[in-house]
Amino acid sequence: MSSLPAASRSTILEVARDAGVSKTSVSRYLGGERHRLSIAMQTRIATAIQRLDYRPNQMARGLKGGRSKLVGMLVADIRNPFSVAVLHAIEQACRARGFSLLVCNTDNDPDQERDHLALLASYRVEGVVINAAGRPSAQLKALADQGTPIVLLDRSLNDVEADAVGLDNAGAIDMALGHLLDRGYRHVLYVSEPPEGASSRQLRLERFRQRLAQVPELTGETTCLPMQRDNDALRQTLHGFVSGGGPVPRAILCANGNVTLQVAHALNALGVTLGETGLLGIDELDWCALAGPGITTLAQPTEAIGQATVASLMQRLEPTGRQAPPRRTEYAARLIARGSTHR
Amino acid sequence: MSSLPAASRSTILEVARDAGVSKTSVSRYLGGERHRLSIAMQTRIATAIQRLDYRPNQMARGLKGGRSKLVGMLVADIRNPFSVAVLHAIEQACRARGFSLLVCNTDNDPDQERDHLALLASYRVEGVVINAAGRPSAQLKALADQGTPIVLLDRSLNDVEADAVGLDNAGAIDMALGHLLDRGYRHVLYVSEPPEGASSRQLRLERFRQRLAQVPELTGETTCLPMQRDNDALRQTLHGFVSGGGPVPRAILCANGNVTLQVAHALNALGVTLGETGLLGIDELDWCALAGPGITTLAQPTEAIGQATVASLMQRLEPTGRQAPPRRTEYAARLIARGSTHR
DNA sequence: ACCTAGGATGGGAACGGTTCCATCGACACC
DNA sequence: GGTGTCGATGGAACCGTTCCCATCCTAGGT
Repeated sequence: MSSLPAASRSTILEVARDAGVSKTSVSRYLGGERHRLSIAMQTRIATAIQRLDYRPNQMARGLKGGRSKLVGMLVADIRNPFSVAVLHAIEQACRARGFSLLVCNTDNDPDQERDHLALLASYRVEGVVINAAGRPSAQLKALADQGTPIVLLDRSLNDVEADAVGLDNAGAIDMALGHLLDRGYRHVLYVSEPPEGASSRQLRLERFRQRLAQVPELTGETTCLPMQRDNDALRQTLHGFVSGGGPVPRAILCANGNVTLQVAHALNALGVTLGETGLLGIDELDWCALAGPGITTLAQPTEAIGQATVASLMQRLEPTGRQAPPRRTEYAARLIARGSTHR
Repeated sequence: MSSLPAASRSTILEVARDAGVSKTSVSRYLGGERHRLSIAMQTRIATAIQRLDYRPNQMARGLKGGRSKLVGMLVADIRNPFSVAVLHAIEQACRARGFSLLVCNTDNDPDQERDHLALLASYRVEGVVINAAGRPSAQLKALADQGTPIVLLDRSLNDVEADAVGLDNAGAIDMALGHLLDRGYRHVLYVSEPPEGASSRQLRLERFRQRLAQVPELTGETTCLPMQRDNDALRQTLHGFVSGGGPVPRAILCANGNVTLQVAHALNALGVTLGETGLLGIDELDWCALAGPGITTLAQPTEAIGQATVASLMQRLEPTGRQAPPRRTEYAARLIARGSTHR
């Protein structure tokens, strides 16, 4: 039974004793107030820290000053490459500023969202980035009242005051339709996941309908379907669309990356030739160049979105930025033309 | 200047006062010792908690008992769909057991890995899942000595004693080569990322070479290249391989999903017909059915891997399981045959 | 009726930091 | 030379929990 006493981590007090100083001084040394300490003391503390391999306990730190150095992030779907790309940028940006990211995946489930939000609160995160699945206004309001800055990512919530960062959705739809018209397509099917609870989906859908009404040479339809794999409903809809109509060139516009994937699967199963039937997807994916003649996409600037998100958050964390009115940051999409929109 | 006093979160003491009991009792109520309290007290506490919307401060909790209820996870590459799938399963499993997951992405950078490991330690995580990029033996050893259970995911580290979970790599290579031989391919190019620092890559490569020596009707080559986009070196290698040789059917075996993606891009650029030249990739990806005639893959059981990982961790967290010898859990791959291995 | 076992409850120390405030020289200024 | 100031340092309270231990009350045994 010679179990080592599990050499528990050393504390600031042990460091202080080892260096022959008070723990206040060690705390100052660590807290970026070194200029207030004599050189001699600094070196003694540094030595002691090194010798004991001391690492401050963030839990204890968070307790007193409320500085947990934690940012919480709620992701609606961690398996969505777009979300991951943004998450990646956000994590980098947080780390660069000395924050860690507590990531929670909600699987688009409002219940999980509520739970996770409560969880983040209990870890006293200093800020929250939320890619909302539902309308967690109560929890969010509680957090906001408590003074925690919140940034809405990609999806807005109109019943909560907070900064928002995302794509210029209307602009993206315009860009997509502009490109399709350029390429000679005149009848467009817009395919989306159900837009309830995801503002960006709503905005895109709305804009699509609006343009349909505004642009005379353009006709179209919309369909909203949940996107699982082996989607019979989708296959039938697409079959109807592709085989219907006369000589007017037809194209499909996919509202996001997940839709693009499922539509590509369905079209593949139907034996549709891409290009002849146009296909354009919002969100760039790794493999879009590989499917048939390549799928034309609208890439979102994920890096910029992530950085802007963290920048917003950090600004709110400053004492000066707290009270500023909510701000929405929008980025333009970038068109990547490929064979799927070449007749 | 009518700023609300930022209704700071209520504390256990406030709840106690509101309910007219001591904080000890409230603590007991929350800590799963309700059976020790009278019914009357239980209801009073419950009411107070509800009224004040009380939520225990996990920071303070973690401080006293050392129960942070946090599990740390180091991911070598968050943008790898395989990692994300496993991460997803792990998060679910942790949550089901009342733990939260602190995810750190290391971008395959040993420096970031070291930093992040130290970070996790400072949050007093109760366990660590690590998909190692380098050989962080020092930090890992420190953690282990401190009594923190560790599980190695996908990649082992032979200089550290810990449980490991991953694919049966040798079996997967055997399965892949068996399939390729079945389909009549006789000369195989094995493409991998540089195997240094990733044991699974080493094992697969080694096994491939071994089989080459063992199986008379099989010949082959290996190449290890870093996989960025627009990979000229890769394109040239593949060009040489595809155009070289005589009538012997040739196939390419990709060591992981990332390689599959880059190889598919390169072959696409070269105008190679899949099937004629065989292609088989380890790791199933969303789009593998869509590229040309479909790419044959070996799927890893990500869900099972994630669950086994957390199961291992939780077992170590039990007082009884601490001392058990390290255990390695391996899962078999599942073949998904598609057109890329059909001549 | 007395003693006691045991259940219900509360008081207070401890966890590992941060931070306010006090102390103590040394130095400069008048 | 007194004294005000400033830099360097330490003491101790506090953050929100958990948990050990003390206290009180009631019921059961003799």
